[in-house]
Amino acid sequence: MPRRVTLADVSRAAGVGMATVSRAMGDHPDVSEATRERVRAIASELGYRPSVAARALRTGGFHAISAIVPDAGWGWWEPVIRAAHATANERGYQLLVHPADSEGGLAATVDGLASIPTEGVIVISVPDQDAVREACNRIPLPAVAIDDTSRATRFPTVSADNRAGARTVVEHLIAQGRRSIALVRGRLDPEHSVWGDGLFLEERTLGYREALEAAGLAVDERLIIDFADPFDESRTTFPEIDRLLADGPPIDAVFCAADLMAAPVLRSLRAAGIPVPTAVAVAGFDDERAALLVDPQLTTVRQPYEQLGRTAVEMLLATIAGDAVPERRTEIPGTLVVRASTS
Amino acid sequence: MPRRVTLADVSRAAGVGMATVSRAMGDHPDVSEATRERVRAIASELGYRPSVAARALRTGGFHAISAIVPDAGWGWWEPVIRAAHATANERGYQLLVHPADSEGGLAATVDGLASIPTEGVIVISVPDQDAVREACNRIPLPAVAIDDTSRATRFPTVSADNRAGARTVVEHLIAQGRRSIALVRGRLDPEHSVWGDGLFLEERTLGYREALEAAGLAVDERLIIDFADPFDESRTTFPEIDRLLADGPPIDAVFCAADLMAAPVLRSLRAAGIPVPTAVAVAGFDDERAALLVDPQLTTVRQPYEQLGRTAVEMLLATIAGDAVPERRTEIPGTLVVRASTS
DNA sequence: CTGAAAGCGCTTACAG
DNA sequence: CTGAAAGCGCTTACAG
Repeated sequence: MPRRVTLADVSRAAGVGMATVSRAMGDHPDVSEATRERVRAIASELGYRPSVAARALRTGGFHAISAIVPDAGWGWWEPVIRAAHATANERGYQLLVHPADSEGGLAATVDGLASIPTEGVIVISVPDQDAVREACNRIPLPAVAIDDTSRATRFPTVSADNRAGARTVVEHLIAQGRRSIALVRGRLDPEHSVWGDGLFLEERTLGYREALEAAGLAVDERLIIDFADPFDESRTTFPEIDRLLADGPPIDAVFCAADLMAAPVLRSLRAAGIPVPTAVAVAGFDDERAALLVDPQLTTVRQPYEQLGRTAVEMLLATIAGDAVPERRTEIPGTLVVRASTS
Repeated sequence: MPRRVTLADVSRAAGVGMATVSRAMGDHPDVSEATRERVRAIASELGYRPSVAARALRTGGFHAISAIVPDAGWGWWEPVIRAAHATANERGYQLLVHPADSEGGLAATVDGLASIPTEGVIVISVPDQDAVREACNRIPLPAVAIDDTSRATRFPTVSADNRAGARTVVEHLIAQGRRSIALVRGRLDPEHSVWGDGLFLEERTLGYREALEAAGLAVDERLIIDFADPFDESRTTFPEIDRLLADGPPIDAVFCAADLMAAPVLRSLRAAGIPVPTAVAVAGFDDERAALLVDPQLTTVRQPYEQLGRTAVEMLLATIAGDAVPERRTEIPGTLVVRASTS
């Protein structure tokens, strides 16, 4: 490994003081044009690359925050990160993105941040709030959370308003004349699921119930179905939905508690010869990629991705600045997006 | 903003020398158990967080490399990053992930790396090799590239073997008895596309031609179709494919040069009442999420995601270590994955 | 316009 | 087992 080229090397090669080199490399005005050019040429020739660590130590000026993204293939968090990145940059901070450690989980990834020059961390979809909270305290590192996978709230948290969103989309189905609306969710194993205890599923269920009740429709519990393995994308159909279509009460709509369940649901409907949306309308929640790829494209509630990222960064920077940020959930409304699956 | 707590603060509070604090915080053996405990307790109480910058400056020990991921929603690079992350960690390096700047593009994002403590960069899907190469030289920062969006090769590059992969999947279609196989690609505007001049599309086309020729089948140029806007996922169908189905020569298979074109193609086939795969088989390339979400699930060639990430990191670390890494393409074979769309 | 010197917060020989 | 001191590579008053 070649020894690194330092300011001193450039200074020596150029025959000027280190201060002059430093000024020439930056855009400091107090250097003659000639010196600046000469120094820069020599620096470039030597392959000089200023030490970010030394500069940061001297100026206190390396400001970075981290975001840990979940180890789940479907990347709904990508627009969140993009917005967080933009917001951080506006505030003079770098955003460092870290994939969650597949074995140790979020807590292990947080531990790893001890050796990274970062001032705070945004954690996304935290299943085990206590373990992650503990890891953050250990370092110690200020943290905020995005998404509501857990009933516990050990972080200042920002999430979509899942209840209101679900209510909106079910109201939309009712407005389309649907009366027998199934709700498909997932059965979560809180021990092992990256989705924790699935608070968001519960909230979306509440929104579903509220919409039905507000319309004077009875909730038929037989129409609320929990898939055993809801978030495995490689599956083609859900046996539970096939059973409903074969033996259950007749339905004219399905609300999928997450978009990614829609692909298997739509396949089951097609296999049963049931046209969508004429006989059965289908809607989802999230507005992630799956909503555009399935056929027909999915009516859904768009998560406020940009605002999730932006708000999380703002909360985190406030925490870093020493402002007290309450450890409670901030909910941001989503938006109904109507596509061919319901109209 | 509260002043940061330093080693000196802890040293003072604990009434011991800074060296002792330093040893107690690390796992240095030469400290008494009692001192270690006491110092750690005080450090924790004070909220002491060692300065990574200072430590890095002192030990030369902060080793990080960067990866810039493209500003495209469909995240096929996610498993690549995950593998790169694991490989970097094995080698004692952090992997920093940076979303590409949406306005300035890759070159602007590379420029931003000047203020990040990173020793090298992996760039993914570089459309304009010259601009990015220049930016890397300016910093200066060793770089390697993943993906083959460009005919030019200004970086040590690793990509899938697109030609062999395409050949494999088209051979599979032929083995299924298909004789009139359409190829759908995209028309790329090299000025504006994030896909550069689309070398990968060209290579996949070559593979298609080779497979047909090897089987003694004539290439019908009318069956090679370039969509005007191939990578817009929000679209429902491609007018070009509707036209082919209505007026063109009859077909019994479609090879989509990228999985994400398959969703609109399958919709067009369904709308035309053409059953898949019985009347027309459909295959893709990449094996990204879209392959699992469309109906029927897609036969495709899986990109060697893990190896792309791993190899890129290894090439980059070799470059950093001062080994010469040739500025040419390393191609890694993909794997045929057969699903319901062809069988 | 330029340079010598102090100091950012650590770690690690070196000396006890 | 513990501490004083040097030094990592910069930037920036301060003095010319």
